[in-house]
Amino acid sequence: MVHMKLEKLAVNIKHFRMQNGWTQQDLADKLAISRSVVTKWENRTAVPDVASLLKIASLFELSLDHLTGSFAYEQEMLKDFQRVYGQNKVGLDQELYQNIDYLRSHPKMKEYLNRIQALPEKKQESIQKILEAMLDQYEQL
Amino acid sequence: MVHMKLEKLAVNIKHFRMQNGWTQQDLADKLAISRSVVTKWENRTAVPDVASLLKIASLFELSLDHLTGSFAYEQEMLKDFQRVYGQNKVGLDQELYQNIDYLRSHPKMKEYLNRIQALPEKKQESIQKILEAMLDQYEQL
DNA sequence: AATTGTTTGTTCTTATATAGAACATATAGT
DNA sequence: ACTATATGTTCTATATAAGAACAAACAATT
Repeated sequence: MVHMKLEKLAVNIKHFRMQNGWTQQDLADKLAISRSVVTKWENRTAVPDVASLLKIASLFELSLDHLTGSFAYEQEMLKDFQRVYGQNKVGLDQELYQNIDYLRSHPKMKEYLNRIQALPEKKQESIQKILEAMLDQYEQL
Repeated sequence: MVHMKLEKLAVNIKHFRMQNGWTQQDLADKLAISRSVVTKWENRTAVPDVASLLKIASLFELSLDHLTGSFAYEQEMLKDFQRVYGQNKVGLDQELYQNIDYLRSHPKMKEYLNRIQALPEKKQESIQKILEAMLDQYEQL
């Protein structure tokens, strides 16, 4: 089974590949592997081994942490964030940072969150219930 | 086959394990794997898969780049700071800041967001669609 | 709209490399 | 020297990734 944290790797490989204007074939060629493997990496039906991971990061000129989406310097950024937003010194945890990053990269979700915020508390609660049910189901599949 | 660049990984695993005063067994337990695997990692007769790599880094509280000895990350970090904070003076827009506040005061929503993040992109999209439909409706009432 | 070419996704098989267990060898403390 | 603890090695089975061939989108051109 694929580790939770590997979720972002697949997305990132695809993202950076496309950002470079490469096809899966292009990337496969550069890595000297077959194209279908790249497809699988991107669709989370396979996970590259560490050696490939290093090559990919090198090709994209990325740190491993960027490539995998596990930002080593989260804490540093968190500190900086706290410095900038002095009013909120406490309570910013690591998880929250991930939320921030997620919202930044998923503007739609950000929009929905905003709209939820704007709703009255009761409606929010009912949305939460539905969300929970949905998630329970999706996580099963 | 072991990639050249993986040389340091083995050494580092051992180094940080010992720095923590852990035996191979300790580390194996924490990773829920057998001890002999750790031995092999450290002696370069095997290479951990990416999921394990992430776990190890997390256990040692290290960046992947540190763990693997590929320190390209300072440059990346700089880039990222510019990306996040360079856009305007404060970097994170006010809206996002409100989102953060909201998530902090609504831990359930935060939880759901985390769980959504963990889902594959396609499922996320389908959740988004449902969310959108729901919001459209709730906002009417 | 049909056709071609391109890109991406899937299925199946094979091969390989890892995990784990058992065994073997250190290393340390008494 | 003798345990106990820690590490290293060998062997086998298994899991999983790689590749090939096939299939399906998708785009562009006529």
